[in-house]
Amino acid sequence: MPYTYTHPHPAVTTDIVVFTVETQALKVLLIRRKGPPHEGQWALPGGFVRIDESVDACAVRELEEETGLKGIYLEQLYTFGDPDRDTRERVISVAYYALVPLQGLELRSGTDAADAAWWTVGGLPVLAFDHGRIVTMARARLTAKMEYSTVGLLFMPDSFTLSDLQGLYETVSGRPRDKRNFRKWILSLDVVEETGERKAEGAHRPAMLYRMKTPGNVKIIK
Amino acid sequence: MPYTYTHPHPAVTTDIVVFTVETQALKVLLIRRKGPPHEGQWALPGGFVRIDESVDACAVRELEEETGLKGIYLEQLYTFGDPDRDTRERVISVAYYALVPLQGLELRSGTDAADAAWWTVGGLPVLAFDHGRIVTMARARLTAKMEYSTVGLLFMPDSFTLSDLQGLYETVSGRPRDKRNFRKWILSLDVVEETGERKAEGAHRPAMLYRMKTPGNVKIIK
DNA sequence: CCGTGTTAGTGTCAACCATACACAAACAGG
DNA sequence: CCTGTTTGTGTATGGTTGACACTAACACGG
Repeated sequence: MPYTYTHPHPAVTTDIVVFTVETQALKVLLIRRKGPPHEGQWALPGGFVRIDESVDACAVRELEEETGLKGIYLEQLYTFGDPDRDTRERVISVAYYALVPLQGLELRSGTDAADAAWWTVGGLPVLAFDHGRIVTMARARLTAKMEYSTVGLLFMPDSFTLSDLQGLYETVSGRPRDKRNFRKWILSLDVVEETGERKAEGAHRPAMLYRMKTPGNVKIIK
Repeated sequence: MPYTYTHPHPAVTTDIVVFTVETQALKVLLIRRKGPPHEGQWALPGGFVRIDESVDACAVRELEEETGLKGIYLEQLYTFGDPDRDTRERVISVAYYALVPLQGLELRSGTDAADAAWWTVGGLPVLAFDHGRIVTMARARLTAKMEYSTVGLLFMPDSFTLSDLQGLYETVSGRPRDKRNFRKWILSLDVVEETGERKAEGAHRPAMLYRMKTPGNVKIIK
């Protein structure tokens, strides 16, 4: 069933930069392309916007379809609209980025493990289309947002230690942080609270466990 | 000549929030719609993305076509993609915002004066489509950016006094500023320089004129 | 059971930055 | 030459940020 217009229309997709932090490294989810163009190359998860769904809803749906992840923090990043982004037809991509916590790492069971993988940013392969550019911009936005909001907490599992949290901030934003100053800072923001439990691991003093006061909520600082 | 696709495609437009500052007020350029839908209502300037031009280029072109303004600061704002934004067909809008200096206020000679006008933000009429939402977001972005960059300078004519500049900052970001502190601050940023000329107007001490060191350049602060 | 190694947890002081604040200088006009 | 008006300038204070070192709690091995 063909669809006909009096003027040419572009196709519109969403592409999603899914970030997580694992083993002291910021990682991005990539999918190996199964068809042309760029067959076999790594690309961002994403897909075409359906005619009756909002662009936001498309991003949510694609994220779930390709990764099985639901209820994840998702924010629009930027729209990429160069006419030759895609060789098949004119495609405009609305890019989003998502942050998933350490614990929700299970990828969609349906997908072959070889076709979806977490890559450390900084060691990325050449990506399909202009997806390299998209990742670069997403990374810049994320590091900027780490400085003036509490997005960093979204990478954390339900409960965590302040040392874990400090480690996360250091790996994502690069910058090392002083232990005492970091703790003063994060506690003064009034966004985490003690769970009352301790995490005993290894031959040393056990650490207090914390949780977000309002899970999923992002606070803008200053 | 019809254009046919195997899947339905949305139309894509750009809409532009053009800001200026005039007589102590932040203003937005609005155009009265000449055809349905929302005929006669006020709306943002903008139009459909052509199939062979980039989305950025479309914004530049529309800005020039509808206002005659060229070489203006223009930045992508956000993409609005709700399925029922437009009653005619599915339309996704990539919104931009632009800042024009006081001196370049001449609107396109072709346009009837009654059909294009500067409106003070805060006193806007009900706008067509979701353009009200777009303006709100643009305003938020602008005030935020005033705090951590030198975008404010883009509203200034080629030469200006520091008092003028302070007045501009006060009207755009609301917040009043201390005269001495403002001058210390702006001078420490190293973005303006004295022209050597003075502006004598009225029965009082003439003010030193300044200009941007690198016109059109926006510096990120801190 | 005691010593060792390892991470958790805590306060103070100095440097820097942001803010508040008042008066002389330069001009036009009467 | 007096008045009214806007320009232009420095200092002191309070708050914020950043540097810095030792004790607490535990597991393990001897």
